[in-house]
Amino acid sequence: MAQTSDDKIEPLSSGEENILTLIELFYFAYRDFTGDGDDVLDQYGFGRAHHRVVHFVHHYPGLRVADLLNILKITKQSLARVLKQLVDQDFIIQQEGSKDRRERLLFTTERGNSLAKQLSEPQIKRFEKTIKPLSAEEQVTIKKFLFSLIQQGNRHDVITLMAQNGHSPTGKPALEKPVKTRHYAPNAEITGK
Amino acid sequence: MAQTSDDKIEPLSSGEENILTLIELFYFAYRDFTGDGDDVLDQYGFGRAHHRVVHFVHHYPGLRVADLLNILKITKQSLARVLKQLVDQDFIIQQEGSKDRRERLLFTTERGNSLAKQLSEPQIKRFEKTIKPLSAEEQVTIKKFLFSLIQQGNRHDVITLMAQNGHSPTGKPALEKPVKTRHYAPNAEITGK
DNA sequence: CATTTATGTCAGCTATGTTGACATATTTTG
DNA sequence: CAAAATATGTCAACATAGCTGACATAAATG
Repeated sequence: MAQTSDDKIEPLSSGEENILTLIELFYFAYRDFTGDGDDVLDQYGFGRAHHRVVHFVHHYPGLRVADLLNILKITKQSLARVLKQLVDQDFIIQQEGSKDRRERLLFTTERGNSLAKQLSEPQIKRFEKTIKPLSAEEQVTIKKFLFSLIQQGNRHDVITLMAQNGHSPTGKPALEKPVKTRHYAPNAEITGK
Repeated sequence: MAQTSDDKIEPLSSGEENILTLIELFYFAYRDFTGDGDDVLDQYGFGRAHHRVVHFVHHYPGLRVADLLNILKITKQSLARVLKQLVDQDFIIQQEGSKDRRERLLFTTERGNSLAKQLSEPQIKRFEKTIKPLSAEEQVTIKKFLFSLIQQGNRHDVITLMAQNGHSPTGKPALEKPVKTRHYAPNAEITGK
């Protein structure tokens, strides 16, 4: 008999079964989390791809196209379609880089800001409900947990990105004084699929 | 000046900015996590949709089609295409329900088991690396965190599903003695998109 | 027996990803 | 300065995985 009739609390007893539980919870959590913006998106005739683009451009103004590609890990073509719609419909504007005039720095317009806020609202609420009851230590545990799930080779990019807003996903001090509206390390790492 | 030059540890100091950091870490973590199976999938000519189906059928043998639809929150048509390929290529078999002969209970074949194991291996490793260094309390924190991100109306389904394998995502004892190879509550809740 | 349920299926559409090739402007380098 | 590298944009074609709505069958249920 593998288990007694009342296995009580069973706080992650052992092995792969518990990991599988976490993996599935992770899947279910993300499944529901990503649905949060859908009502708003429908009103604008946009999809989740637009959500992601608007989110990152809004939160990291001045992002370059290459940065976005590295964040989303999709191809230029795939981004181009979505980005074009957002630019054409005046949610995002592109501005020539002042140091490097090949660059097209991305910024949200007023409309874009409004959309970004509408989209993030339900997601922020979802996380607030989850996070607020927790102690500071528990919150750090979660931050560490999420960060350590990120692919080794991508962690530096995430750190560098977040440093732009003066944040640090590791708990260590942010790398530098944030230089608002500047892009992050151009260490374009080619990743598959 | 909003912040001093060295904000040191800044353990989720306040407000929405920290929530946004968590949200983005969640996104990056899931982005990399879902890529884990891709190499194996490519070898079989399958996609991530196949991965999800094989995973859940393997972990919850005897799942009904309706259960799978409720887990994945996709339409019958969308599942049908993927499921048909898996059945035709002998990764999954369908078995008439003994109590209710309308049901088609789903099981993985030997091939299906093998594929499921290959697919879960890198994901389990990713989670093991993340989880193993943590204390039991921290692990529980993470379980609670993920569970509470799940939509209220879906939590019961998740509990009922996991109870089949004698697990409980909440830490409370699993609902019932698991009755292997049986489906869970048919409380089909219609959700959008 | 009438209704509901579980499943399957037809036809067509949409969103978002892919590849490979190529063009332009600009910066960097030898 | 000329050549090479870089950042971006774009063309064409295609693949995957979602969606809708309608309809069919078999079995269970009232």
